[in-house]
Amino acid sequence: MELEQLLQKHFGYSSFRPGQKEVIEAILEEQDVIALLPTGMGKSLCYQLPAYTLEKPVLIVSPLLSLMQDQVEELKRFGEKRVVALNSFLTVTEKRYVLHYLEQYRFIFTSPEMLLQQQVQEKLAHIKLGLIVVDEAHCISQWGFDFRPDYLRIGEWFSRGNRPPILALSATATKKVVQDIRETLSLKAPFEFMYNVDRPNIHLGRIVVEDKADKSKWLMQHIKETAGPGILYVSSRKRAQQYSEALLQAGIRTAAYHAGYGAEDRQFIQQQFIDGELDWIVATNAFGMGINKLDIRQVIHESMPGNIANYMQEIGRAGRDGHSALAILLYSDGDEEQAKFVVTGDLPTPHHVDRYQELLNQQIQPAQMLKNGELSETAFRVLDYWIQQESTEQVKARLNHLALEKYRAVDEMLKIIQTKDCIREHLVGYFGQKLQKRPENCCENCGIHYDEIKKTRLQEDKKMEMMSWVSRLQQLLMGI
DNA sequence: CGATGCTCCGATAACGGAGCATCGGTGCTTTATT
Repeated sequence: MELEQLLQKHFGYSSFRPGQKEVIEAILEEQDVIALLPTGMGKSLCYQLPAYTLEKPVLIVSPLLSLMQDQVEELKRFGEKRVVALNSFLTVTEKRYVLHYLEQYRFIFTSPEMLLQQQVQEKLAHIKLGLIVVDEAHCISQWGFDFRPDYLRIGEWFSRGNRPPILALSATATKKVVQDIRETLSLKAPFEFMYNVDRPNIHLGRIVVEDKADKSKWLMQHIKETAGPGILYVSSRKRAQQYSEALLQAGIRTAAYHAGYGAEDRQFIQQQFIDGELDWIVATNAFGMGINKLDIRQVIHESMPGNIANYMQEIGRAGRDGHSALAILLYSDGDEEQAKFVVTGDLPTPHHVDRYQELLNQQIQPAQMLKNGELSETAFRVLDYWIQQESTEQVKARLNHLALEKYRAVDEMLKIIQTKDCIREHLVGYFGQKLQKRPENCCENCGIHYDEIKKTRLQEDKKMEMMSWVSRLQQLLMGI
């Protein structure tokens, strides 16, 4: 059957979006693929469709439990029953059942951590998979080295023996991120599809102020005067709370979002935002992955992100409907120092490395260090991973190198902020692409007519309100 | 690094401020206690 017919049959679409067909054809020719497609451009179809011709299970490695649940639900909506999320939401009994019948599923979603469990590995050794998908593959680079080392371990596992083709999916990836993906997963001459990273409808603002107090003054006024929905990214949980309280008091429908909340609260807040019951979310970088809200009009950074890849991911959540959207980054002198501290604050130190080795030598469980509160759980896991790989001296050198790399990434971000040339051109260039054309209201340096944008946006907003009024009335009248 | 919070001091009551301490982002899994 032709691919187009399959598309029609299983998903009801009549034609492919840019990139989808090329990616799918490469997969069916058993080629590894790195596909960088903006969210909302049908990334998931790139593996969903092949699943129906392969007749072997497709394994999807996903970074977040909530993301897995969403994908499973989506597939079930399309009528697919042979789909499962193999993760810690399952009870012991359910898990045993799922593992026992694993090859019966068409789609198996799982986390890197679960994938590496021995019982899962043993089962997978006896199954022929049709395709392995690494969803949100930038997580390998973003998290693997110093946060979730299992992202590196899945790479080691893939490099052993026979394996089906691998499809790495992400919305945006810098040259370095792509290289990390390629190397970590040991991809063999992958077909790389890279959609244009530029988002011409997002105006790139940058406001330089004196200090924190000025930031807060500017922000409060700006948010009061302009329309949402919007995301305000801040650098700490505490600040998220403070801003959301201040905005609430100013009569703006706002909620804070960060990893300090439980999964249920986070789900609830996210849903309220998506449903239009909240105008602003004040969040740490915990917010955003997997949310697909089309009409986000603004993304504001109260302080700079740790690297350009994150910045791009975060502003990329604005204006997915194609309408004009505003990304504003606030900067005051010295912000980069705080950013540098945050991105390296949780790395193990040379002292930790020595202590770990010392305890090993004395045949004491190094996990002892956790009980004493000598280092965080994250730092311990990272240390634990690296020390199994190489000598203590190598680990020290590696951690040092990692910190320097992270400093450099902050400096690269700073350059984007401080440039006097076109910000968009710099940004796009960082992803190895050439800017085709500078749009209207391109960036702070090319010139943004803020007043105009504010005016038109507010008018649009009123129009929308009128619309919903009219349709509401109609509904009421129809009801009678 | 820098913002914020806490303690303590003087001096005879309350409270401002110096000085020191603490904290700062991302998520999976799973186990032993309440």
